[in-house]
Amino acid sequence: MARASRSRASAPEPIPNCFTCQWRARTEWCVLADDDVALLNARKVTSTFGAGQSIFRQGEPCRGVYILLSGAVAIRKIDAQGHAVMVRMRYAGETMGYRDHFAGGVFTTSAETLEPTQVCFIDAEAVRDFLERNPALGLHFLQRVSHDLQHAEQNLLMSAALTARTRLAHLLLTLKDRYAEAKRNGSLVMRLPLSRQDVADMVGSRPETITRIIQAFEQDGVALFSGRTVVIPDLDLLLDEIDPPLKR
Amino acid sequence: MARASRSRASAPEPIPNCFTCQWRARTEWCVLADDDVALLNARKVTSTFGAGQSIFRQGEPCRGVYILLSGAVAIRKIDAQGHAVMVRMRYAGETMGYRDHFAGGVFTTSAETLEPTQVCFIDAEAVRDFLERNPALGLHFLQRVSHDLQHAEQNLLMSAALTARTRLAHLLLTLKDRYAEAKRNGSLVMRLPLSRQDVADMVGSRPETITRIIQAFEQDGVALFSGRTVVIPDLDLLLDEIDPPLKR
DNA sequence: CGGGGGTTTGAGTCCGTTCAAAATACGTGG
DNA sequence: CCACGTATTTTGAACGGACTCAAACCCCCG
Repeated sequence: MARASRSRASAPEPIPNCFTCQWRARTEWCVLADDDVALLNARKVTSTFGAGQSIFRQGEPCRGVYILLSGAVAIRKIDAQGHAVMVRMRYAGETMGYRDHFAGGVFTTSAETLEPTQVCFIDAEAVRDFLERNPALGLHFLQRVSHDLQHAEQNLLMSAALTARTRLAHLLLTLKDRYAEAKRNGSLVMRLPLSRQDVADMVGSRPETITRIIQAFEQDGVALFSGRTVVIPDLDLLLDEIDPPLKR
Repeated sequence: MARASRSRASAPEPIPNCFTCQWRARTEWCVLADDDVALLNARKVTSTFGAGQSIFRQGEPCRGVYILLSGAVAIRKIDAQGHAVMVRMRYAGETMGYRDHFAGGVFTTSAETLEPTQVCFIDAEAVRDFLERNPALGLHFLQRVSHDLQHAEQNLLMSAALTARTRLAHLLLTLKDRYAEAKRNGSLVMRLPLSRQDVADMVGSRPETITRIIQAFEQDGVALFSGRTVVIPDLDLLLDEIDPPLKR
C-alpha cells in the first residue's frame, strides 16, 4: 500500500518476526498469548524509513498504530500560529499513534524519523480484533495512557514553575538515558538527533535562549556542547541543576 | 468506612439510584447493561460533602474512583516547592480519580470540594469487576483518558505560546460553559467558585498578574469583575481575545 | 467593631524574547 | 576534493511581559 512505497529500497534484510522480537516482552503487547502473537506476526506490516521521513501527518485519519523496531521519531504539532513544534520523541521499542487511535481516529500530531527507523504497522481493524480477543491488552494501554497523562501534567507544572535552564537540564537527563555512553573517565557522551530548534521546542523556549543556556552550562562545567554532541563531565553537577529548581 | 465518616450529617435525603440517575447516559458508565447497573447501584457508596472539604489527598493509595452527582471539585497538585497548585476542576456528572486509579493506584493529586458536593464512590475491586464483566467500559475509559491527554498536550502548547491574558480568556470561556447565565440584555453573568490564587494557578500565573489582566479586561469591556462575579457584556469580545493569540 | 485573609496597587527587576546580523556547518554539484 | 549556496547556529542589543516584594486596601466574619 501507499505506506510501503515510502519505505526505502534496501538489500534483502531478515523479515522481523514477532516471536523473536527483542521488544516482545517489554511492550504493551506482551500480554498476547502465542496464538495472538502469531496473528500479530501475520497482520503487521513492516517498513523501513531513512532519516527525516514522514510516517504520518497531523490531520490524516489514523489507520492504525505503529511499533518502533529501531531508530527514533520526532512527534510534532502545529501550533496556533501554524508552526510545527516538536513535542516529544518516540524510541525503539515504543508504540506510537495509540493516543490518537484511541481518542478518535485523526492524527493530532505528525511523526518524522530522526534516524533510520524500522516500524511495524498494525491497522485499526487488527487492533480492534486484538482488543476483543484479549481485553487485558486494553487495560495495558489504559495504564499506559494514564501514565502519559501524569507525565504530561507534570510537564505542565514544570514549565510554569521552572526556569528554561532547569527545563533544559531535565531534557538532557531524559536524553542521557537513551543516548549517553559512559567514558572511561566517568564522563558521559551523547550525540543528539535534535536541532537547536527542536531542543528549544521541547524546552518551551527559543533557539537563541538554548544557545545562551548552553554557554552558561559550559562555563559551569555542567555540560559541554559541540554541535549536536554533548559531554557531561559530572552527572552530579547536572543533577544539581534540578535539585533547587526555584524560579525567580 | 473512614470515607463515610467524612460526609456531612444531613437530613434524610433520597438515596441516589443509578437507574434514575440523571447522568446515567452521559458518563463512561453508560455502556453498562441493566444488570450491571443493578450491581453498580448496590456497590456504590454515596456521600455528601460541604464546601471546602477534602475527598482525597495526594500520596494516599487510591481505593477506587468517584462520580460527582452534584457540585464541583478542585484538583490540586503539590509542586516542586511544596505548594498546592490547582490544576483542574471536576464538575457534576464527571468521574474522577480514574487517572491515578488506572496509572498505578496512588493519588498524584488532591481533591477538594468547591461547593457542597455529592459523590458516589466505587471501590477498586468493584471497578475491576465491572471492567471484567464489560470490556467496553475499559475502552470507554481508554478513549476518555486519550482525550484528556490531547487536552493536556494542547494546554502545554498554549502555555508556551500564549500570553497570560489569552490564557485567562481561555479559562473564562471554559468556565462560562458551566457557570454562565444569559441576561436579557445578552450579557453573561457567572459566579466563580475560585479564588484569585486558584485562577492564577490554572492560568499558570500569579494573583497580582490576574488582577492586572482583569483591569485590562474591564478597560476593554471584555469582562467585568466584582469579587468572584464576572459579567461578560459581549461574548464576541472575549472570543476575539483568543483569535489572534500571537505572543510577542 | 476589630481583626485577618484575600485582593489590589505600586515600583523595580529579571528572564526570556525579538530582531537583526555575523559566523559557522552542511550538502550539493562541479 | 574543493567551491559555493543555503541552512543552522551564534552573537549582540534592546525590549517587554510577568514576576517579586511590600504595603495599602477591602470585604467578610466573628
